[in-house]
Amino acid sequence: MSTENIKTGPEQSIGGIPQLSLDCVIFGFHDSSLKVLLLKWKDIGEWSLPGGYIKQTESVDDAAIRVLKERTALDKIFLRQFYTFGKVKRYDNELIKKKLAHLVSDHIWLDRVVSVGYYALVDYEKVFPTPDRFTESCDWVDLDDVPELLFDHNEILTKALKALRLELSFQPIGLNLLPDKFTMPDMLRMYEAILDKKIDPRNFQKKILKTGIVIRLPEVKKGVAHKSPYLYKFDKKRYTEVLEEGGLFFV
Amino acid sequence: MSTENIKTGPEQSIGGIPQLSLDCVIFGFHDSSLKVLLLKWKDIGEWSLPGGYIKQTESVDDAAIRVLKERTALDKIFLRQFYTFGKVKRYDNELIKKKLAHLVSDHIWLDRVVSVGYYALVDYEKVFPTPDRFTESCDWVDLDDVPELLFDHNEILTKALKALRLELSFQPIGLNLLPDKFTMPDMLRMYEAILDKKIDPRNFQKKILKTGIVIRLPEVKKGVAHKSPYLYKFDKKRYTEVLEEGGLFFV
DNA sequence: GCAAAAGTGTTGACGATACACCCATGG
DNA sequence: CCATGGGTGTATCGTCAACACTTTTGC
Repeated sequence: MSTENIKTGPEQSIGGIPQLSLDCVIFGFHDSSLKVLLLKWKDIGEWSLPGGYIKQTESVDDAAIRVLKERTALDKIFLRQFYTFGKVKRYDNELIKKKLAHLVSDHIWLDRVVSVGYYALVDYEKVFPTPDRFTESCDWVDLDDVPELLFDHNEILTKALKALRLELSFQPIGLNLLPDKFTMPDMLRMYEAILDKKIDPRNFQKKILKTGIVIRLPEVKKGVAHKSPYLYKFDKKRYTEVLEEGGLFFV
Repeated sequence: MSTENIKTGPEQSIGGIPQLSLDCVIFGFHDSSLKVLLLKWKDIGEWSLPGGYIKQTESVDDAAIRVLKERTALDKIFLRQFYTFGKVKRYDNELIKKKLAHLVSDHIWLDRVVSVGYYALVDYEKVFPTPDRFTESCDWVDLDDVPELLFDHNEILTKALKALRLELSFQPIGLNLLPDKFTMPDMLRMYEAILDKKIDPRNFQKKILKTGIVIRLPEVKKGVAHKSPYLYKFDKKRYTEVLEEGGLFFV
């Protein structure tokens, strides 16, 4: 069940597909670690993933785009559907009913709901996190600090991360998680954060440069302590080619 | 929309989740090529994938297992959910309404339906293809001979094949598509069929044997023309280990 | 000047590919 | 006996992993 699937009056039941929702795992990269965008529910202080219902007149993909836009104020987001959660009892309905009684009416929890899971990759710096009417804040949370979430959202998050790792070699991850200009150590640390393991910087640079997916800019990053690193940008055409030719492996 | 989602009376609307269905792409391997199990609809002679609706009391996975069992008479099928098809207009409703008017009533086609796609891998020899009440036959069709299908089932099939190829390195494909005892050329041709490219038999054998996922049996396949090939079986424990350790690549 | 991070090349091992001939069997 | 597919080894190339020191900068 997702935040926005909650119907407070009959008007919303008409607009949406019954018993179907979607949930979004929004990944960002900052400060050498992977972050997820979470919503903190009013009064109870517990967290969940952003989600929503699907209107009769929009595709499930479009619904996900709408939700993403509402929470991040971003257009043109990299979005991938990764799994549909279809268990009969996805979480403890009674517990949720109690926890959220002050916000939503009981009848919501009568029917089981199937939820389509999406993950999104966004440029951390461009996002304006925006809560909805059930939540008091919308914040980036470090992957290592994610608390117990409402509904079955820990499970969804885990599965999203697995999907991200599996597709890492074939999707333009860097292009979507990194800012337009970035340094080689930035990119290295992004891979390290996603794969949760150390990578040799010399081998990494060699490999990346050989593929030709990045272009070194004639500038360095200033204002940082220590030696100034070079800035790079992606060669989008070449990046796409490499991914199609068979991927970019860091096993 | 799927075969079994069709409601012919009000009693069925009660049992299922409205506007949600599932479709199954059942792969088998025989005669050096990949096959799909298709249903031929009564009178019109056109084909579709097997599918079904989801009961309120069963998970989507269980619904897929039920459908699979009905069409193949097999228990314990290897099954993977690969994508959920959520477009508003997945196919030409008017055309379908006309084509199937003699079998199902009009009101079925009013609502858009979202469908969860599964692919299954089965041992060709163990399957007893069984049509349902809307279809006159259930048959294996060579992947290269798949005709234009009803609904958006060509698209679903294409996407299933892509998913199969992507997951080929991490899923126990051979264990599920091949019979219990098989020859090295069988396994080679299975990979060739899935990837649609030639593989060198010497290098293939070397690689497979080195991983230890198969055990050579003290017997050969008799009754075939030419030199009798050795029979192998999978070492299931070792196979699982290898897949978890990082996969079995044939790029 | 010192602490901290950036930048860079070489070597060895392993895995992947290319390649051709003999053998066994059924017809 | 012959046609067909099965079975096998070696040499080469390229790729990946391991590894340490110098440079630059802010403080």
